[in-house]
Amino acid sequence: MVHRCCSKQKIKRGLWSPEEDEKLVTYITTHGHKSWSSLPKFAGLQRCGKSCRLRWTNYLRPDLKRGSFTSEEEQIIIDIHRILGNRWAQIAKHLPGRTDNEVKNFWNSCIKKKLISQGLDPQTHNLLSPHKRSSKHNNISNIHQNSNSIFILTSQIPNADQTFSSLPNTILQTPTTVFPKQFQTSFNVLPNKHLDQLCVVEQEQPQNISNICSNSCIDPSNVEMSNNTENIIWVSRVNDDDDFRGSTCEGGTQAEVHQEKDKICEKGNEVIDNMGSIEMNDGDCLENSNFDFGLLESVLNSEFISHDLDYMDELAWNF
DNA sequence: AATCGTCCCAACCGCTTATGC
DNA sequence: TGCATAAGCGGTTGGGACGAT
Repeated sequence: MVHRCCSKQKIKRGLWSPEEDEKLVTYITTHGHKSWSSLPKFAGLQRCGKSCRLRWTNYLRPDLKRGSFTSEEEQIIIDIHRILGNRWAQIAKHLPGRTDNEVKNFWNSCIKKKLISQGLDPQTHNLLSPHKRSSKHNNISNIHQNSNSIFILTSQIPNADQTFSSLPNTILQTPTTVFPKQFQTSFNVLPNKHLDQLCVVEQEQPQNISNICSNSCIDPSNVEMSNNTENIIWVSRVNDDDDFRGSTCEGGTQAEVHQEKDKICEKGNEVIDNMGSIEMNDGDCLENSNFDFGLLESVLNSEFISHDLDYMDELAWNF
């Protein structure tokens, strides 16, 4: 197909020569790129405008980061892909210096294979083998076997409503990223490497935990409830073998991001410490709770879990 | 050394969305 | 409002690099 912008020109295709690169860079640094369609003519290039634009954005732009992806970048891609799917341009926005094309290629050549080798469906991020999904005999650890982080689910965060109410219905309804609607104004999801418990705080509904264990086969001895509020449940420890992997957010250095995360984690710990907890026996305090652990399981299985609130907010608002 | 197969990535294709008139 | 054009985007392809045989 010949692009409309260059249908009347004799255009060259294929790999760019160093001379062509130089012409393009020289022209753009001098004149900018207001109109890609007319740029080749003025720059003395026998390329179509579209080809020039792609060459510039994917390869010649001075702010591009060259070289292989870091493990941190890889984790960011996986995390965002879990939420957004193949929206490479959106994903690339969270990786300064990387292009959508680069992210896409990296995904197709490396990450995809890695996930498959780990037994994960690269599209859904769920386990490939169907029998693993029988929740009746899973415990939290099994459900969460592919997650390396400790998480706190809490609604004690300002603007939590905004965060989740802004998620589009498509996300809420997509099986691969199941995020129960009941949660959208109730919870925020934060990582917490300091906690050795998964903490679920529900704001509005009194707890009715009677169905929790039966529905999700969670060991009741691993469930604790705070003694001064009816709306907190602690769930058993999840894997914390690996270091928490950071993510970036625009406008802040990695150090600042980590600092912010630590603050949030500390805040979460304080809230929990202040609330205290009481031990629960099998079927004891659970009886009066209506908290739906099936929903929790959905969240965990969907692994719709972000690495910090700013990051989540940013994602949510950027849809 | 030659051939083959695989991997990776730059570039292309074609559809969608944005913009200007 | 409707049309034409430009730009954005995701999927796909082609070919060079490289390792295995």
